[in-house]
Amino acid sequence: MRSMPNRSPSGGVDERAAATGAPALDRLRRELARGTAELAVLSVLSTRRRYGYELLKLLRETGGGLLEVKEGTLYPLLHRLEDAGHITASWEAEGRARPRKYYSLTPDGRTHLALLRGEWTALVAGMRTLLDTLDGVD
Amino acid sequence: MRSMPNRSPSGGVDERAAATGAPALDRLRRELARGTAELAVLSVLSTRRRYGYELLKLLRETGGGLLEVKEGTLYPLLHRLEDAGHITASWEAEGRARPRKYYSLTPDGRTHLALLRGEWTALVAGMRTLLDTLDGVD
DNA sequence: CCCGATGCCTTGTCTCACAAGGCATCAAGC
DNA sequence: GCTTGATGCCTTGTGAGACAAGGCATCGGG
Repeated sequence: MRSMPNRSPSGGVDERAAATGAPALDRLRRELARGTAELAVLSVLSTRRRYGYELLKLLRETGGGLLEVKEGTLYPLLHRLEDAGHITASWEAEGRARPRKYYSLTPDGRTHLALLRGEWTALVAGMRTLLDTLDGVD
Repeated sequence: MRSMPNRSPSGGVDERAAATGAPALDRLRRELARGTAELAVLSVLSTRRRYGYELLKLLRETGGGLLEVKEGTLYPLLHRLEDAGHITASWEAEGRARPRKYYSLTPDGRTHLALLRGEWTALVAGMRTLLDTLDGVD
């Protein structure tokens, strides 16, 4: 793990970090993104099954890197989702010497994802209500 | 506090709660909304100063109730924002026998709000990237 | 006086994110 | 063979914030 290469976020993000102080901005972003991990993971899994490490990389590189999830978060989350019946896990080698643990959505998981998605949309709409009020005053 | 009247959320929300099981849906919504409290509070304060209890009521009634914040959360948050210099607090009676503690945004708080707002917008855009991928497959 | 509404505060508990430590396998280089 | 780095999964202790609930106070009405 410690040998994990440090990857720079995509271009624009670096500039913003420099302007505000990376540690504070990092913390701010992380706090804002709290609560989105489950939706992010489930939505990525909805297109096809993936193994844990693949999910880590994908989430770090997609969506401007703002939906990044760390392994200390991901694996416990995957286990919770598995316990809840939203996903299933299976070890598969796939013509490789070394197996990976693949995760895939269950039908129940697809239902849950649809629900989560609806709630996210509602939340975003609700927040827009507040922010648009601000716009009205300006 | 225990005498606080129980208010039903707006119409549609009740029906959804009945379909899924209110405790589970409540938990889901709360987890999804984690991280939004600060943005919500600051944006409400941006239009004009308000006292704590007023904020509680406003956030419960606005945005479909999805941005509700409880007092155990609000007051510590207000104190944190005050410590950070984003808001100021002042006790005012305003022709009433009983004073209230009003909170208002500082110029620094306005800057912070603008930053938070930008980050929220980016987060929503990032999530849309994932969810649109899902749409593409469907 | 009692009760409910209004208003602010705090504490203990819960939940989840994160850093970091740990283990394992594989492949390349010395 | 040994070492190192990449790949892959897991877990634990810590930190931070949300929440329930308890507490205090004032005011007004019965």
